[in-house]
Amino acid sequence: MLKDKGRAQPKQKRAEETREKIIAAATELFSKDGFHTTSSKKIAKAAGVAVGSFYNHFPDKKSLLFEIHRRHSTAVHEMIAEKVSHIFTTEDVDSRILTRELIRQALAMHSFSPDLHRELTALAYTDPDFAAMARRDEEDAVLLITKLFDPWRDALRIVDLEATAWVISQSVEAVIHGIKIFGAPVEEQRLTDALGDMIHRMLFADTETRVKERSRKRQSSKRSGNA
Amino acid sequence: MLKDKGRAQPKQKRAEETREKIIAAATELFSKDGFHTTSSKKIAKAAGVAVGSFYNHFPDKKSLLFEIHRRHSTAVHEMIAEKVSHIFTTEDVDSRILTRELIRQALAMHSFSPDLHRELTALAYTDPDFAAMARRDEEDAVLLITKLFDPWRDALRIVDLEATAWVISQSVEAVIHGIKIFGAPVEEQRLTDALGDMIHRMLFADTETRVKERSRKRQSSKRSGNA
Amino acid sequence: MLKDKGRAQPKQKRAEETREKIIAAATELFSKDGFHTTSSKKIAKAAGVAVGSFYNHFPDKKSLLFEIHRRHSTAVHEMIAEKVSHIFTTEDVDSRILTRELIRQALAMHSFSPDLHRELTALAYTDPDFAAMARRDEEDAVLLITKLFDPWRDALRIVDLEATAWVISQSVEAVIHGIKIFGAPVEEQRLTDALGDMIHRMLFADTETRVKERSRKRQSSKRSGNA
Amino acid sequence: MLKDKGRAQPKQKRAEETREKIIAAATELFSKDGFHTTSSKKIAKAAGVAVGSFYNHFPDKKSLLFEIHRRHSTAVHEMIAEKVSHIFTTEDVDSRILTRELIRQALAMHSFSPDLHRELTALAYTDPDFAAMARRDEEDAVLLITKLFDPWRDALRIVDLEATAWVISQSVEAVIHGIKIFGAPVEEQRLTDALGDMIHRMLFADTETRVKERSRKRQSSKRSGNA
DNA sequence: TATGAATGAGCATTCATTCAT
DNA sequence: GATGAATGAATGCTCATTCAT
Repeated sequence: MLKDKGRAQPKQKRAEETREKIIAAATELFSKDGFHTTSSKKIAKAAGVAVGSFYNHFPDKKSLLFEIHRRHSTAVHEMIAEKVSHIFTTEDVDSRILTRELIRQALAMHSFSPDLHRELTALAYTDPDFAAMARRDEEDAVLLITKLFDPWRDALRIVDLEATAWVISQSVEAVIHGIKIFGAPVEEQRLTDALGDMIHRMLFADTETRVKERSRKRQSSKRSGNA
Repeated sequence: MLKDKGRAQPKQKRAEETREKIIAAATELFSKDGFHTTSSKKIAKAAGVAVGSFYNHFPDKKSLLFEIHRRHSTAVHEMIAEKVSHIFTTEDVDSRILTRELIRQALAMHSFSPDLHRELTALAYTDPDFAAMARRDEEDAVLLITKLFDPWRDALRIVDLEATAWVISQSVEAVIHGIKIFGAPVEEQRLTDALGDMIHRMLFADTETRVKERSRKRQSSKRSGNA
Repeated sequence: MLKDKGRAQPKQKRAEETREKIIAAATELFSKDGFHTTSSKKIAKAAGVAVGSFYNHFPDKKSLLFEIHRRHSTAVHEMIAEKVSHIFTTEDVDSRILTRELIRQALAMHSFSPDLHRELTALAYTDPDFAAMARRDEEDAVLLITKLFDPWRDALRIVDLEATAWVISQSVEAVIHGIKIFGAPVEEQRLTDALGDMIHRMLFADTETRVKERSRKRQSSKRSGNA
Repeated sequence: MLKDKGRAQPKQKRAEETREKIIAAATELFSKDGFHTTSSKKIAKAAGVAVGSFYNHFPDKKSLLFEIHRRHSTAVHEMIAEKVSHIFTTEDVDSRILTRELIRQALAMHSFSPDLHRELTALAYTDPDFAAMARRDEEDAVLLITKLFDPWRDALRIVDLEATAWVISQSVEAVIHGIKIFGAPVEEQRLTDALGDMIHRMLFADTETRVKERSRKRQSSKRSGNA
């Protein structure tokens, strides 16, 4: 896929290594100690390079965190894309399974690097740049949800899919944060069950709904009955 | 001047004034500029007192914010208690109204001092003490929700009221944050409608539900059947 | 003159001492090593105080230099005011003496703290704030010159006193800088003589001019003959 | 590619280009942002070369500025030499014209690259090497003035031509700086008129002086009367 | 020659907190 | 209780220069 850039980039190689060392060290420190508490000096020392090298590679601390987030984002997206495509190729997925899968994915997304996630969430509340970043992530989530429920579109009880997807996205994330970050006072299973019920009841009639004739995207599925 | 050493505690009075000035100044600054950005020096200056006085009254900056939060919390609770008691004294509240009222209260709570709220939320993500504080608030919210829906208890579709209340609490707060803090990409009305639907459908059967025989608190309502 | 502020300001006293220590140390360092080369740390150490104390007393390094300049300025002005008043109270000052005195004053002004003066001049070329400061000093100089020659006003050959005073001010300063800072390649005496000639010839006819009937300021002196 | 090792020095040609690119970029940056504010990295980037290349061609930043100055100096000198030779070939130049021309030349010299000039002047006040450079320029100016007035030598009122030329040089430069850099509070025309008067009156008797029989350099012109 | 990654001392400034008065 | 001067470690970031490739 990527174009073969010839033999090699000897100089780039060292630079690349340094860059990776910095990113690795910073990821750990940001996750462990938080963004503000982690100084550029600490990062450099942990990465085994000079502070100057840090600033050769990143214009500032914030950009570094952005880069780290970008990578995680990419990784998470790939992971999810795979799962989702799997769902779509599976015959006979009922709406219960779908909802459950949605929550499972969100949990997976979160366990990828929970501390980093927490840190980024905190920053979104105080820094406009991180807020913007959070907003973009949210859009992705909404898109994903929309796509996920699209084949069931005709079976949905709801009118305003856009608003609904957004509300679901927020709710799922909030519940997961509550569980994973703040330590909810109730067992996880009970909470995710409740969350699943909430979403499913919102979208579908009481009984489970099954898409009989699966077809790829965008296609109009026949009304699959529904009590 | 201020000779009146009468019966009371003249010194304590002055101390009280100082304390109040500090709290007032800090509330404004924390809301406007955030906790980390606001230095003790700034607070003291804005309050018109010496930095030393600040530390005479509060062991550190954090304690001050705790105190501020405690006060707001109290104020908000009183405000809500009043509203809720009003609901309970009203005959013939249907479940739709109830749900709508829940969201309305949450919005009101948030508009009380949105920036302070935002700041506290951010801190909850990074500081264990603030996280604990957030957890306590959450418990209150859950209690409120439980209490609110108690008269409908027998009409509810759900089994695990505890988990449900918690999920609702998280979802409502998240949606409001999304709207008020992060600027949701959809109009507020559509989002609160979706949120209301979600909660209502989760709790009640499709049709609206009305509590016929209202009774004061905690009282055992007659079994009103239930599918 | 100054109001008696009562007994004393015990706290202020210590602060005042610290402030003076900082100013003294900074004056020396700025003069010796220059503004940019002198770090706040160095100043603090030389003054025997903590860096923090430096910033308790001055918002930044630049302000400190401004304060130092202000003080020197005041000192120099007082010195000159005294000299000038002496000239004005002396009967029978001829124009030669006046010109010579002008140059002498300028030299005195400069020897007050030559290195600091040099540093400030350099900064005036690169920093707008210092340029503004230099401009203010220049205005003072022009005012002084105007005032000095005012009693001879009717004897002056020149038309545009404002422009002339400004040109003289610049020239005198430049010549002195050339001598004191850059080390002119000709003996000082010859240069100041040439400078004196230049100014005198510009202002007066060839022969020396004497104000016969001295009178205080602004007053119209009788034409003291002169072709 | 670039095999052509023909007769010439292909490598040296490339080197020359690199050098020129660096000089061009640096000239602009030094003028615009000042010497201290312009980093070697910025220069290299603006020149489109690597930082290393910079240090291949110049031992340090300072040397680069020296080189830039040398070039400007040469250019300015050539420009002036031409103008001056023109004056000398013109019959019947009176002393007024000469003085005016002197100032005009100085202004021209300054408008050649005013910001660079300003920067160099500032550095002359703080760095011995640049001070030495300034001193050399000054000598050139003095030489020029001496040469310019040489044909009128016998008509001059002054005794000490060396000191006079130096004083004139300093004054002219100071006035121009005042106008061009610091923004004099009086219109330029009035100031240059005053400056011209000052210089003319210093050198010549009140009336204008005309060299009747022009002859090339060093020649003894007949006394053109004057007490 | 050209490259550009690496270096690390250095800088201006901040800030929570203490404590003598 | 009130005051506010003093503290000094810590922070994010810069920059002239070197040197292996």
